[in-house]
Amino acid sequence: MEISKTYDPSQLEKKWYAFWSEKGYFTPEVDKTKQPFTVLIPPPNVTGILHMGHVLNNTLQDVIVRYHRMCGEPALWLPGVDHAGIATQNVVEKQLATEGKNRHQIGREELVGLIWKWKEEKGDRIIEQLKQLGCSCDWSRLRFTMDEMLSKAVKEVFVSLYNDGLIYKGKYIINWCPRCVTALANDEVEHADETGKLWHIHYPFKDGSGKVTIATTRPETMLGDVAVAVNPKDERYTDLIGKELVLPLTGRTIPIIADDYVDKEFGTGCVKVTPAHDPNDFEIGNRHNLERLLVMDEHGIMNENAPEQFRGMDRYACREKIIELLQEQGLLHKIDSHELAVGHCYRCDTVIEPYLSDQWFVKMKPLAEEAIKVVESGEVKFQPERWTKVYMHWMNNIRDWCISRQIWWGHRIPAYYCEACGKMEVAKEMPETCSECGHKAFRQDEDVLDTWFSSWLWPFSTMGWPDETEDQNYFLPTNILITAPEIIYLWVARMIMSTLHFKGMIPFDTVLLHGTVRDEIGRKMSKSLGNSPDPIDIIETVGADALRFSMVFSTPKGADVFYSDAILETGRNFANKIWNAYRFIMMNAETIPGLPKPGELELELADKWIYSRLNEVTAEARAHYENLRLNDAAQVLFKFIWDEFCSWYIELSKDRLYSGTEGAEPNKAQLTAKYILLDIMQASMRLLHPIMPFITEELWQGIKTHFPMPEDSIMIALFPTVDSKLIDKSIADEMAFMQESIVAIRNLRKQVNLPPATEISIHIRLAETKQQGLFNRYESYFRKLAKVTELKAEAGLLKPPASIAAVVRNLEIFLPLSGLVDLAQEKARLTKQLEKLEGELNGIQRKLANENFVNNAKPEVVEKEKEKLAEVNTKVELTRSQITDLG
RNA sequence: GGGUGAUUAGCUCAGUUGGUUAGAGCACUACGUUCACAUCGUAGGGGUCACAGGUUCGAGUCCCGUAUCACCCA
Repeated sequence: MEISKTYDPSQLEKKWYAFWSEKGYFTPEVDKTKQPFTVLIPPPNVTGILHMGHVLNNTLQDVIVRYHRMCGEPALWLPGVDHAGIATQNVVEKQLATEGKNRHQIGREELVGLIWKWKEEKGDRIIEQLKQLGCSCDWSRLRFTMDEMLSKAVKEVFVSLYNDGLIYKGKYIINWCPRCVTALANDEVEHADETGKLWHIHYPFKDGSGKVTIATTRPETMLGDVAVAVNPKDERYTDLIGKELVLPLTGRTIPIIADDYVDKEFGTGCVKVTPAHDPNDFEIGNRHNLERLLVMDEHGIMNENAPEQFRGMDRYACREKIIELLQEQGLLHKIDSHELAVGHCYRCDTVIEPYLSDQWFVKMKPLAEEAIKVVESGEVKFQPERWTKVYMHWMNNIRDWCISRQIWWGHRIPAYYCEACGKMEVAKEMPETCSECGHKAFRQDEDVLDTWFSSWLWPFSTMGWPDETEDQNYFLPTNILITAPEIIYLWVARMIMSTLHFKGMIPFDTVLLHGTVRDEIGRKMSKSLGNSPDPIDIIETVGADALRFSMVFSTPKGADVFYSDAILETGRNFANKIWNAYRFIMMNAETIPGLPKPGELELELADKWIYSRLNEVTAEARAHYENLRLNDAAQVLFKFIWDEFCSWYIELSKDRLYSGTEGAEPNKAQLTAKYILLDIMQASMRLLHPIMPFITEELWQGIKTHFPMPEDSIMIALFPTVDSKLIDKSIADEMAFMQESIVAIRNLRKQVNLPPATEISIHIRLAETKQQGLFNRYESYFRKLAKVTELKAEAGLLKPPASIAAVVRNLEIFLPLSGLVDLAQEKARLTKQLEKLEGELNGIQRKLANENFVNNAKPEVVEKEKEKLAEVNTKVELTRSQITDLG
């Protein structure tokens, strides 16, 4: 079989994904005797296309789910998408606009129909992309927040909370997007620091006795002013409280009132009060019983409450006009520049307008209480832990949640108004008869619910609630939620509240918050900046495995990732490295027929060492996967496979693989090497599978043709377990001794610029007789890895003339040179080494001379220092004598 | 204005309870295409761990302050 020289993921990934899918591996088997492992996907937006944030989020989830599945737990990764009210409606409305139509022309029913059609046609794009990434979700359980099952849960919850007095309708100032023509929740508003202006405007007294000057950042709202407020403690203005002002441009009379809210230091200390257009003013208005004068309509256009000359003007046009007129009238005092945070719609970036309207709210305080307790008690844990504070802070200052949206796509609020008497009934279905007047016609509330009002039910609505289902009994509470910190409030906290309230249990016990994917210069990746690469392009060029590995490798737990093409190379190169190790192993496995039984193996140092390392690495990898330190898992496996298995073990196996005679039966050494190569490789693939699912499956299946394994797929193969009997410290130490010696020889070669192919002889002055056996036995290692064709290792050996030297532990290694040694250069090199060693020695001696250290430090630490002292001392002495020898 | 976090090699970052003279990837230097891999190999250079104090026998790690930056909330 020909194996290509470089790894080509393109066909391979599709093939294996289809294989897993056909075999049904994504769907867990419910086994009551086993603890399941469940993860809920943070549902991507149905209009969404995969971006780097999704890649990170879903890779982490898949790694964890695959790990647990390989540990034999029934693993469910429950997938789904949300209906993204505003975003989805926008997409279809834009389409309509290209046909010159708007939603009002076609009506609610038709628009909703069009959106469903769009969803059926285009809505599974992100799902397909998640599959390309390798996500092992149970697609047979794919959910959508607008599905009948989930809609049923939404209605049930709304009615139940309403009946409990936890949902109410009221007039409030809310964040309003005049472009989307809907209310936005606080968290849907993004604040951006901007340099705006602070206009200082004179408001004259009614009695003509002068004026006060107010400062505002939004002069157009003055048309809705109903008062001017000052701080009661502000001595400048105490006398003015109660006086009346003429509101410029309107001729209306407004009073000066006193309110603690006013900051004496800000602006002039006089604040215009516009209850219908500012949340703080709304509060002031409530305290002083002021009128709420709404001067804009829902599109941000000045309405009939504004003086005639402004009606029909856009809010910004109106602002300009007002400034112009004030200037003409000499009422504009001055304009300062002013830094302020401006709220923008998170969907369309339009500047939001605080706006007075009828909205529906959820009372959050009662729900928050339990949700605070479960985090305080540690039943629900945030990782990294610092996010707990963020959660607590929000929960302790929680405000009511505005859940109504003035759009058409979403769950329509189940409130019905009697056509005759207007009586409101909240019910799952439209009532038949009005309880008040007996009339039989109702109209449903026009508003729909915030999309989060369906996602906050995600843990149980996706499992069939309010019906009793087996899934709820088996899979709830789930194990871990993996998401971004931005949605702790929006989603995580609310899921905890809803699940406690409706199911009486926590939704998950661990919340892993990961960082943001940024570009090379630290900017958040975003569509508007255009700084985000398309993950699908990446997958098509280097493969999903390389992308996944690179992301995991460079994303420490909870930290941001700085993505650049450079980090991608790590994964791509690693995939290629593994591929070639496999290629090498397979080429030999094919030419050496037969496979010994484990008992027939003839193990030598390198073999015992690699098994010892494999088991240590297995223990480490398990711990890292368990502790969600996935970058450490990636790091450990990368180093083991590349630096130990490939760089040392494979190299050392070659002598044995090539030790056979042509035509003859393979010898034991050959068979042993073959067996171990296959075995270590297959185990490595299992260890790595959660991170790089595709290539590991491909290679594992290939290995299986020579090395029988019971499972049909690596995906459901057992994750390696640790055999601690095979972890052998003395073997590790002997091997390390060989490696250090080989590295020292390579270093000597490099000192005199010997080409890698040049063969050399090496003389080693041993310090202990027991070293003799080791060096004689593994002479071949030196031949293979340092091109040493003659190795003389003896105690009391004399330094060859014209040679350069190195010290390893208590040995001296000499490389005889055919020509003259550059004495000066050699002396300089050794002196540099000596200085370093002496520095180290001093440090240790100082420590050990310090009584406080010896008395206070842990005994094992002191012991370690003593051992080090002896070691370094030997090295120092040997190096010194080598310098002396140079004369 | 309040809160949270960051500051370690040229770049991007690890460094879990304080205990080797601080590690990785990329970049860099030198040599190299012998039959797994140049998406490679071997060897190497490179850091007063932001600054200033403190606790401790011992601080990148704990505490206080300063500076710069980032994010969240108002």
